[in-house]
Amino acid sequence: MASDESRAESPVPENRSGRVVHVPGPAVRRLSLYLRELEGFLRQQRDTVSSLQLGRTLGLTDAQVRKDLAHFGQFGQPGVGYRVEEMIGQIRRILGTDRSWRALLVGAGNLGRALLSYRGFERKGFEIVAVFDNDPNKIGLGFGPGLTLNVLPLESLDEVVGKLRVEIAILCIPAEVAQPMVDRLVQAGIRGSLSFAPTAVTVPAHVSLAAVDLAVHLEQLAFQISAGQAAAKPVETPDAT
Amino acid sequence: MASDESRAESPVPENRSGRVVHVPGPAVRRLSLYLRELEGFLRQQRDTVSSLQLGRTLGLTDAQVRKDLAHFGQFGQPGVGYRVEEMIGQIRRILGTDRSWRALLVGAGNLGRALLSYRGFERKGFEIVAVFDNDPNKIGLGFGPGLTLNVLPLESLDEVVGKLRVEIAILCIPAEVAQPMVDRLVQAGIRGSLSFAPTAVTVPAHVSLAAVDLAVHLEQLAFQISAGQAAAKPVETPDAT
DNA sequence: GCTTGTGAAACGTTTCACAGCA
DNA sequence: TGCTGTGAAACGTTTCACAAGC
Repeated sequence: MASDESRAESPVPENRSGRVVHVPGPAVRRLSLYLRELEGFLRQQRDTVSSLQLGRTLGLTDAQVRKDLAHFGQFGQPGVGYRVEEMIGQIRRILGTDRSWRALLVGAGNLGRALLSYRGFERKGFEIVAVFDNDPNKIGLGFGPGLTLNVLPLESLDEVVGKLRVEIAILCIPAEVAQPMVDRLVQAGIRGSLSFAPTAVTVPAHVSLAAVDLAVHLEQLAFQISAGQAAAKPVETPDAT
Repeated sequence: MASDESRAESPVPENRSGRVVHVPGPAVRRLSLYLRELEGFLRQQRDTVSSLQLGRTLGLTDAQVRKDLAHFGQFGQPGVGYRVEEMIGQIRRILGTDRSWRALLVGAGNLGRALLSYRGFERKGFEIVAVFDNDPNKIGLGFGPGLTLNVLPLESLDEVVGKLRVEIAILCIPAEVAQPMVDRLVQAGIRGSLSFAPTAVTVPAHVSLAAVDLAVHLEQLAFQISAGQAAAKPVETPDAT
C-alpha cells in the first residue's frame, strides 16, 4: 500500500571510494525527486544546477541536497554546481534505473488499465510485459496502449515469470487477495512488488515491497487541513507495507 | 505527487488534556495504517487488540505503536489492549475523517476514471462530487460508478467549488499543467490537493498538498532490489511535493 | 500475567558553518 | 565571488525498560 511509514531502511551501497556506507532511507527517497527535477532542467537546456536551485521547488535546503548527493560520491564542482546530464546518469545508476526492468501487472481492472496506458513508466525504464487476471471474462482481452498485451490466466504466472525473466510485480487487486498473491509471486521468483491494495502485506527479507494506499494519502490531507496549517514542507506522501 | 520526502511536518493537535503538543510527522502517517488494520480487526469481530498485534503486520514494534497513539491521548487499557471500535472512532476523529469531505477530480483520463470507480474513497469519507477536464470532447460525458457525474468544463470550476463547498482537489493531469492548475484551484478556494502529476508543485502555506508519483515508487523498488536486500521494514512509500 | 504509558537513552537525520576549490 | 563537501551541533524519532493498572 501506499501509505506510510516507512523506514525504507537504506541498504548499504558503496560510494565512489568503494567504501560501503550507510545511506539514510529519506535520502534515497529524495534521489528520485532530484532525478525528476534534473530531467526538467535538462528539458530547459540547462547545463548545470546548484544545490540551491535543485532543492528549491522540492522545499529542501541546499545543504540537504548536497548531503544527500554526497552519500554517493562527489559529483559537483565548487563555484559551478552539478552538471545536469552527468547527474541524471549518476542517479539513474544509483537507483538502478540505468537499465530496463521487466514488470508484470496483476489485476486488469480500472487502475491496472490506467497504469498500463501511462507512458511514464517506460520513460523511467520500466516495461510492463504481461497482465494477469483471475476473471475468465477478461482473459485474452487486448490491453495496454496498443492493445498489444493479452490478459493471461493466473495459471500461466510461474511460466511467464520464468520465461520473460520478470522481476517486478505491480498489484492492482483487492485487499483480501493481496497477501496470497504476493506469496505466489514470490514463489514464482519475483524480486519486488508495488502494491496498490489497501492492506498491509509482508514479504520475505530477500524480496522488496513498496505499497501505495491512495486512501491513506487522502486521510493525510484531511489531517493536514483540519489539524494543521498544511505541510511545512512539500510532501511526497510515503506508503508502508 | 506521491513520491518523496516529506517532512509532513506535523501540525500541532491537542491531546486529551487540551495541551497543544508536537506530533511527529511519521506518527501521523502511521495513524492511517493503524486505522486500516483496526478496520480489519473489526471485520474479524475482534473486540480488543494489543499494541503488539496492531504493529505486527505493519512491521512496527509494540513500543512504536503505543508511543504513536499516546501522542493523542490515553486510549488503551493495561492488561487488555485497545478497544477496536473505540480506537477506530478516535483515529478517525484525529485524522478528521469522522465527517465526510467533498472532493473534485481534475483530469478525466484513465487514472481519473480508475479513481472514480474506486469505492474505497467513499468508505473512508471522501466523496468526489465533480469531474473537470479541458478536453471539449469529454465535456458532458457520464463518469463514475453510475455514470452519474458529468464531466464539466474548467470555466465552471470556481462556481462549482463555491456552490458545492469543495475542499479537496485530486489532480490526474500532465506535469506541465499541474502548477497552474493548483494555483487556479487555490484561487478558487480549495484547501488541499492530492496530485498524481509527476512533478513538484508548491502551494501557499494555508493550503495542504499530498503528492504521489507512481514512477518514483517503482524507482525506489528498483533501488531496493539492486542496492539492498529489500526494505528492512514494511514501507508505505512516501511522496513529496 | 499481560499490557499500557512514559521518561530516559540510543539512534538517526537535518542544519549549520566553514574550509577549500573553480 | 559562488558553490561544493563535510565535520560538528542541533534536532527529531525510535527503542528501551519499567512502574503502574487491569
